[in-house]
Amino acid sequence: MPSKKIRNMEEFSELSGISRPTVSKYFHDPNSVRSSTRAKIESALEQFDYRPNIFAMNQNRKLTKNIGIVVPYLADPFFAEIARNIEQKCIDAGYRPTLFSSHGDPKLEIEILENLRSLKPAGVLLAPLGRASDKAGIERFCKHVPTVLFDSNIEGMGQAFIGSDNFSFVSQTVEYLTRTGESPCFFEMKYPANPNANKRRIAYLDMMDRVGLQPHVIQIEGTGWGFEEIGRQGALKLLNDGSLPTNTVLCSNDRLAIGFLSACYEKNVRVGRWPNCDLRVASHDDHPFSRFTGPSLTTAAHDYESVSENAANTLFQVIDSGGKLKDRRETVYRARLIMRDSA
Amino acid sequence: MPSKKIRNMEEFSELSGISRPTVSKYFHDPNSVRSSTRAKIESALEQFDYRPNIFAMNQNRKLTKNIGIVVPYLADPFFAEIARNIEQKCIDAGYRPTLFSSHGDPKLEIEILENLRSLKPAGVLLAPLGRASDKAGIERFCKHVPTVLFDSNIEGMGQAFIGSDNFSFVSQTVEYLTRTGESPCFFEMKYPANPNANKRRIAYLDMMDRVGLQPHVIQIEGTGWGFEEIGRQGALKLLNDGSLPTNTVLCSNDRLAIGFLSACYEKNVRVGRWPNCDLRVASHDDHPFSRFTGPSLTTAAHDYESVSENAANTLFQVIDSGGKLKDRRETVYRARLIMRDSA
DNA sequence: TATGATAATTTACGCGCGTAAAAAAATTTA
DNA sequence: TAAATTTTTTTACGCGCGTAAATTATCATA
Repeated sequence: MPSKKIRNMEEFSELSGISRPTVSKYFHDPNSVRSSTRAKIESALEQFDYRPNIFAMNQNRKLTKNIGIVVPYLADPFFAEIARNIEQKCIDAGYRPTLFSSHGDPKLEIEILENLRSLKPAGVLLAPLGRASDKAGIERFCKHVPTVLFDSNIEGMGQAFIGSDNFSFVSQTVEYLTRTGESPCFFEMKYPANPNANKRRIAYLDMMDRVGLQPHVIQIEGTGWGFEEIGRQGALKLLNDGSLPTNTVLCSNDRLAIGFLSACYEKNVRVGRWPNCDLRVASHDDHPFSRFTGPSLTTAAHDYESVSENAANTLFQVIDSGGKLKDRRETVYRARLIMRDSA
Repeated sequence: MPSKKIRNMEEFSELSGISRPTVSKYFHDPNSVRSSTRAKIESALEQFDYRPNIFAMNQNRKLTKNIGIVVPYLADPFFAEIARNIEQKCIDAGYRPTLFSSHGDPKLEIEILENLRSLKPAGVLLAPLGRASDKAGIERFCKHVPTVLFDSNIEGMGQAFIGSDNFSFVSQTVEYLTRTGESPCFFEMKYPANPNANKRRIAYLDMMDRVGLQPHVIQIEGTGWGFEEIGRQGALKLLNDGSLPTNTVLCSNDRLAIGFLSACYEKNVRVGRWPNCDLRVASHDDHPFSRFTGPSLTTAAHDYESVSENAANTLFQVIDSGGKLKDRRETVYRARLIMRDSA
């Protein structure tokens, strides 16, 4: 069991009885060698616990097995969750994922990508900051590294985009809200960090138009990624002014809604879907915390699993086909309405 | 500006007019060369945009500039935040941090550490899972790689531990609660994942003893890292049974408290520090979301900044002194009481 | 300006593995 | 069983850089 320490592939190949080039081939792709030799190598592997030197390996390989996963803001559990999903899928496919967060900073986003290049990644899964992103910088990066975007789309960038169908989020929440009470106003940031926000506003306007109702879009001040606080401040202002146009608020995303609910609590505004309540609040994303707000948040959930699976698989395809796809592919998944207590 | 592509350090050294070994030395530590040559290299660097090949670099160096940061559960924004802090400090010090999450799984924790070894890291900053951790596995790892623990201590493991003083958390919350109302019962998981929980219970018992009050420890069922849901279920049970011994609840940590508050909201139990309230709830950690709960959560805050700074600096020291410290160092920082509306 | 100390250059080798080419062996097919 | 095919082995080189040793150049000090 302890057995002497193995220094390199040379030594290991001797112990396994297989020549070094073949062993090397095995580590590149276990299926590329005859099953009998594969068995020999793997039995030796169990016996001697050798792992090829990563640095020496990647130095000469044109393509490493590294995959970069870049999310805009890891302190948002939504991204932490989806990153975990994707990470696992990469590992299962035999890649070595590394996780990065842009922390809401476009400069850092580009810096991460540039650093990533020196890791010679086989591919990158990128959830861009969105509006704030340095698009030229990202485009430059995408020229050199196979990249699949997820969560936020940037027109034409990368080999594919996988995300959620914003219209499907908003259509479901709007329909539900109008069906069960007063029509909703739309609560969002004036300058949203994320491009999905714009699509959601448009979807809201579209839906209200369809059902022939008057739309009200409320755009609040505030920049950055502290959405909860921004939502809270925006809500406090509205509640103090008494300037809410309807008794139903549809927030662009859950983090704003969490802030909104916090303000309501403070101002003693009863939120919920019951008759004795002052206000209904709904939202989009099904943030991990949205079931623990007071009241629990009615929202529309991403199809996490499909998004992460498709994003990862698409990247694998891109990699396997040499880094390029015939046409850029865009896939979006429908939302699922989650009816809780807030609306 | 565009200038021809530089293939390797050889080429770059010619362009910069400095010999390759000296350039190599520069990249290892810019201060190790004369300032005049440093200037020459750096001006060439601006002109030609060359970066040494990471893999070739790390292959031969006894010590890389890699640092691993391992947290138990990245979907917890608390860890996301502290990881970000530490990450930045590593970068500032010229290291290349890589972030990993054990996702609450001891097997994964060990797997991460073992994979980490093949990156030949200069050091590792590890927030262990705690109780569930495979201690033998971690110990084995620490023998080979300079490791500093943070957040959760495991007796004797690693070169140092930097965390928070659990007694200081509990003493402040207990003192505040007893000073302003009924004495608190202590709400925690029966089998907490994190060793800090035990220290907090002991501190609670100690404090109650000091002030001569009857302690009540409530231990709820549930395992894993879904603390909010566990806290919620535990609270629902208590509220349904009407078995709360006092009108003041001190939760072991904020995530349990978030679940607790959510249950209170659902059961129409008014939580807060005002006379018309049924219950007071306080907690520990100052979780990023604790200011947005309904009501906002009275809690005790970690000294994030000091913990991350000291943890990082300690690791740098360990690395600089060849991987070992004379004696294992334990440092804990005091908490700060954050008085909000829940108690 | 000479002196010693410090830093840069020259030369050379090695790290662990990828990979190409030619030869040999094992396997499949006829 | 021979021929055709696939796989493995042998041999050899190169990747980009770390690093050691001997030499030479540069600097600070007197």
